[in-house]
Amino acid sequence: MNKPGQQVISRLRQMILSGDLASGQRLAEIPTAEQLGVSRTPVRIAFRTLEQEGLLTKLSGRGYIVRQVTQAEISGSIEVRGVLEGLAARQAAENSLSNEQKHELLTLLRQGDDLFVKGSIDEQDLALYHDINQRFHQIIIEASLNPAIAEALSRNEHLPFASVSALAFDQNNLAQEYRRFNFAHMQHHAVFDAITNGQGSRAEAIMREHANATHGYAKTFSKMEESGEKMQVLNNVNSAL
Amino acid sequence: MNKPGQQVISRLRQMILSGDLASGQRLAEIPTAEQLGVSRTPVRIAFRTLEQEGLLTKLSGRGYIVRQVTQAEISGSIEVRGVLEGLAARQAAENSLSNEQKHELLTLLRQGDDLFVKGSIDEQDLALYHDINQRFHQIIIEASLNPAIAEALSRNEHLPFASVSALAFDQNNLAQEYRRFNFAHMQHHAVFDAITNGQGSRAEAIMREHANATHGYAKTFSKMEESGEKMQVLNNVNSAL
DNA sequence: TTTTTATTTATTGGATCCAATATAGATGAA
DNA sequence: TTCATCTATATTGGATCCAATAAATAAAAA
Repeated sequence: MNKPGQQVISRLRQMILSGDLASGQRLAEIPTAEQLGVSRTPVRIAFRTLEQEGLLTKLSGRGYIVRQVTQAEISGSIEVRGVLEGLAARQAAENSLSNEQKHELLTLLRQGDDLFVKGSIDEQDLALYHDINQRFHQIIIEASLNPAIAEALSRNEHLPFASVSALAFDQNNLAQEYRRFNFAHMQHHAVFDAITNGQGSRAEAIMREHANATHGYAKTFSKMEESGEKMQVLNNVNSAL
Repeated sequence: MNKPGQQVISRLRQMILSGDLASGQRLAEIPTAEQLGVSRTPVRIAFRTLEQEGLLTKLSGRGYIVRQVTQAEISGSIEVRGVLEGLAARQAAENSLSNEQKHELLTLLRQGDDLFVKGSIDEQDLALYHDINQRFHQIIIEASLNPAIAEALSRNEHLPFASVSALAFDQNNLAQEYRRFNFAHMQHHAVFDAITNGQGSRAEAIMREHANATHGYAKTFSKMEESGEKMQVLNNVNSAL
């Protein structure tokens, strides 16, 4: 099913998002093609695609570099995510959820409850909650019945910083992360409550606030990148925490 | 300055946005390349670029078609534009405008005032107001100091329906259009007032409402497209009316 | 020593060839 | 007549060649 050309794009995207290709690193067509074992053609297309996704920056005549982002850009991107996911929550409330959607969201909320009754959190819990979180947001975006939201998010979603800010966590401070994730889970409950009660404005406000909760990580991420450190990252996500 | 490859993309984009290539029309690489007088390579890249911009839809094994959009998609896209431009207005208010920005916005508002004291409108006025409007929105987006907003908008902005809905007007009902544009102009005044007074929330609310004013055109556009008609279009714009 | 200019080199962009693939049409059997 | 299968054709995807271009470097003049 997977076409080789798409694989080149995916592989490069993965290498960027995972940090294997550091921010600012230069990429030329010929060495990249040799490294991936393909010709220049698919690499050329991949570079252009990734440039459009905002992962690469073109240097005229000297190939591409992995896009470098400032802390201000990270924060701005989080704000954009906030209004888009807020709109999704509003429209989901206005359209009402299907029974299946309502049921799956309830199941996800219950799984989260089980996680947080323990009073502490480890890396495995984080990975699990990451999946729960991702699915929770995905359902609401789908329930908005507005494909333009997903389209607009898909741009942000691929940005390395957005990805990182959404799923990064400080493994040296699990107690703090427990509080953060627990609070996020309570916000999920509140969003669900607002949506199922048809309170579009309230759902929008809570969801926007929820997305903005990752702002602190923009700062942390920038600092770590300056010092060459890498944040702990679970994998790629498509939604704010 | 213009590279030939970029020209192929621009030309195709223009043909789509102007309606020369009708919605749903099929495009293959070889005929398109011959028609444009280039080889398949730049056309291939252009097709992929335009697909990512949302202008083309890929048919596996049979090339591309000019993307077809439903009325619901148009409305959804207007909502997305609304929250993004609303966010821009809020952040512009929070950051405060530069003196240059404030001055240019005032000049634009005054030009609009001059237009609407006449009490009626013709096509030339519409073209002029279109430019004023576009620049007005552009300045606010710049003043937000949030490049992610422009990035997110640039996706929507290229969609044929978004473009049409933003700048279309009914040339058979100029009296109605006069009222609509006049009201939009008053909203511009209100947005400017809120921004310069540092009222971020108010600026956001007005701007969002302002963007949503184009909703009626989604319906009109869909109807006209069904019947094969083309709406009167000034040229491409990058902002809501 | 500094600045300008010329030359080399690295790198992308376009054209074309060949291979892979999917669709459409034709042919045959039920 | 209808369905399945096979074949032919249209079309994209990848590889490679050549040309254009921009950057880096070397050389020469001020």
